[in-house]
Amino acid sequence: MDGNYSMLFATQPSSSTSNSYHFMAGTSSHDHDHHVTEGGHRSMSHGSFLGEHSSSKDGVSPTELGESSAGGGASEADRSTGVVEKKKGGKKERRPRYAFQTRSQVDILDDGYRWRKYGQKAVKNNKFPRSYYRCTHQGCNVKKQVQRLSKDEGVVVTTYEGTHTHPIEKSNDNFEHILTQMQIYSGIGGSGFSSSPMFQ
DNA sequence: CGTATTTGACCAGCGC
DNA sequence: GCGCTGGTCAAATACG
Repeated sequence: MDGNYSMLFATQPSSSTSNSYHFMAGTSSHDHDHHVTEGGHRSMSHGSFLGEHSSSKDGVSPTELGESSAGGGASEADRSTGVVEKKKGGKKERRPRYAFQTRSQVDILDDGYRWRKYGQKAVKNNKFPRSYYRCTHQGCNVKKQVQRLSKDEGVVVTTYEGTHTHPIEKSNDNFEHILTQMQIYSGIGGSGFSSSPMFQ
């Protein structure tokens, strides 16, 4: 009903931590059901994943996580013979993670980048599955995952991993277009929100 | 025909 | 050591 959107917004310049979890916290406004307050204490009390996962688990290659592909389904040949490259040689590269908590009915928040869905897994404590997206760009290994709160289906958590190294493909030149999109997502036609590439 | 999405299988890390 | 969970890839499929 309310066309406003709640979204966490808070960037912490603390890049010293290995697992820099930049959490954004910024509420929209007069939301009585403060599910998502800037404090966000209760919002993440669900213990889903925003709070803090257990281990760093930087399984992905710190340098190039796109070409290594030494994660799960390595090629059969690799499996049989063995891995050729090695990851995580002791180097803990920081992978900034930006968590976006948005209030929208659609999980496809168009931020101007092209994302290719590469996986979907069901999350415990959540009846809704989590979608894994990856930026379709050579060299741009930015990942994004979208999860919906089982408690509030209207709340969608988008976690961005990595940083884009290329301009947006979309023609954001057309502000009107963006506005229209925002309107569509904002409440004129439904609820939602379009995040802008403020974090390049 | 090319691209994006779907779905199952697989692997690595962690807990017990 | 085994089992669980989360995360990713890869083949097949759907869609324009």
